Amino acid sequence: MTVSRVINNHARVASATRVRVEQAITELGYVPNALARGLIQGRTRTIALIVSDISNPFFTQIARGVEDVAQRNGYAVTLGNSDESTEKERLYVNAMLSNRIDGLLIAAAGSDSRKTLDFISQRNTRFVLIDRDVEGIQADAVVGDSIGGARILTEHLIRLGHRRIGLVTGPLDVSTARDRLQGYQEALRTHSIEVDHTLVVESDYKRQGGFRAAHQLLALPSGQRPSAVVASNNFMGVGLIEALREARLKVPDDIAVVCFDDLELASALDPFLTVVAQPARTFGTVATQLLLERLGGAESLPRRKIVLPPELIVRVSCGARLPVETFS
Amino acid sequence: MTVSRVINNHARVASATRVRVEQAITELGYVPNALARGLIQGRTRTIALIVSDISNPFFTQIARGVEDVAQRNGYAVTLGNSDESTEKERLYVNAMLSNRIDGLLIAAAGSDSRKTLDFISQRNTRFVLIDRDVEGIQADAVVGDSIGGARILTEHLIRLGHRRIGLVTGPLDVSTARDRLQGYQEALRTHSIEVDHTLVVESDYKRQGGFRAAHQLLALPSGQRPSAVVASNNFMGVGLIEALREARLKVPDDIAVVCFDDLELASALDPFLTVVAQPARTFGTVATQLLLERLGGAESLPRRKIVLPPELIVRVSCGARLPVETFS
DNA sequence: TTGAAAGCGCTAACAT
DNA sequence: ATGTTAGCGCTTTCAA
Repeated sequence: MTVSRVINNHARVASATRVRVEQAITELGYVPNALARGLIQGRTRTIALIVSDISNPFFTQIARGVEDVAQRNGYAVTLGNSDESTEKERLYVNAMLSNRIDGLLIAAAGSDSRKTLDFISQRNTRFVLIDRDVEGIQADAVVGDSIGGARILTEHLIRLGHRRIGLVTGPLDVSTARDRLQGYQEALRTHSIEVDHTLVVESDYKRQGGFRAAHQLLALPSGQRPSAVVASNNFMGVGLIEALREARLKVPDDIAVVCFDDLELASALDPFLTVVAQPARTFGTVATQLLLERLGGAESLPRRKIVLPPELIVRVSCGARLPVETFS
Repeated sequence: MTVSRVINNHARVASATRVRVEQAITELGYVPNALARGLIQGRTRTIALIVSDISNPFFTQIARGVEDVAQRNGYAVTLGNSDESTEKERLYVNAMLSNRIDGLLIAAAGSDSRKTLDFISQRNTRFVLIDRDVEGIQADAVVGDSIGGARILTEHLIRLGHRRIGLVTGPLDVSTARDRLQGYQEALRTHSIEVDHTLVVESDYKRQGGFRAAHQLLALPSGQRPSAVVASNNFMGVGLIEALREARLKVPDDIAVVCFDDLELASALDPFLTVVAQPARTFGTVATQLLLERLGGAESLPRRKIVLPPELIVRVSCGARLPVETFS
């Protein structure tokens, strides 16, 4: 009991005893058992983060933001990677609930995630949606303005003179993919350009998906091919560019490409990619704050949905080639 | 007790009872308490992975490999990010030991990690070093051939005619940084090129560090500047290139840059970066296998150190500019 | 200021 | 095939 008091910095311990206990602790290499503590306290001071693609810098930035706020508040973070699979997601959620996490931040893999999320609610574990909203789920959410962002990207291309603009979307059961499609369509309509469904390809937010989508667009009769393409995320943008280059098309000279989500590293090497970036780190910090508020008693507040604004980044540092802006 | 038997698939349960229990489980949304289970069993079927930079694709690839093998063997993985700080590393290790992980995979932040690793040993928790060896630590290790890799990169430049070759190393208390320095020196000596210490800059494996190192090299009197630079990892390579471009130097035309570790995404956009890539995923899978073997009883085997071979990648897909190979 | 008793939810071992 | 007992290591509560 006295040891417990020392570990938890309770006041009522004689300083002589405290010193003796601390000595014994270092001597024996004693490490308190968080399992036992969690078992009796009913909480673990651990929150979990489930992302849909750990290899995407967008999500690792989120992870850093989460880690930061959590640590500052005495919470540990465990990270899971669903790989855009609701099945893997379910497995992670189960394991995490079993480990009695206090709360969860989740970038849901798709609309099928609803069952899983309902289950979490039923178990009375708080969670916050991050990056992706899920219909019918009453939980706080921190997302980007996908509609606005896609509109900005598309209008950027329109302003450069493009009329046949393609779109490679993510899976349409993910909210961001639907919203980006909507923003794209809105931008076209605003400028009286008809939406041509052969120019819209649904893909999977992965590099290989972007690659395949490019082939589908290139297979169109030459007059019907797009002169520019919007990719709904960074990875598909890269895949797209790879495929276009393989086809001996110069980007952006022969065909322009813009994408959602930044590609910091890549852009450092090739600064001719225009993107709509999101403040990923902030997604993480804000979502964690919301979650911690819920855990700290603000349980019955109404659902809060925070929409963070995107930013158009047109990088043209060293003019070795024609930047996309000057494309006619 | 019967519920326990159902959950753990013990044979001795009447199928009628089993069905009734399973029904109750779904009805009540029951989730077994892993804390209680871990407490009594003395193991959690959880392993931990601590990496030094979660935003580096090299480490996320490792994480995927680890996750894969762990999952296949019924283990969960928790991930920690030390950010190249032995302090954060120590905090993570403590939290993880407290949570009674069964084993640990760690890319140690530096030579100061030794105290932490000794502590883990003393607590009788198995661990495997990954990517970075630590002197005086008797644990299995899975690393790349940093000496050989650096030699290959340096010789590549020598073969292209370079004589004044710079090196931006990582922190020299990290084994990979030391080994890459050694490989660089060996290559120069083999070709009778004197090692010029003003051309070797110690940095931190981060992008900003590569950026600063570039400035240091550019500050040399013009005749003493390098005509090519080896970066000891991918992030520093990017920072280097950014700084060089800001200084209006064309890469690779004015100054060549090669680096350790792949930059898949970036290279897709700018395929003129020659790198020595390591099979990151394999680092993860192999290390996890070693760890699981130890956990599965092979406790007293002698220390195993596995060195995975690197691969020189010279990507020149679409010749819009002079590739580095033709640099004279 | 310190200690003793009880119990968190589970499972190993031993009944029945 | 099912149930009982005990105990994992901690903290809450109450007592000394």
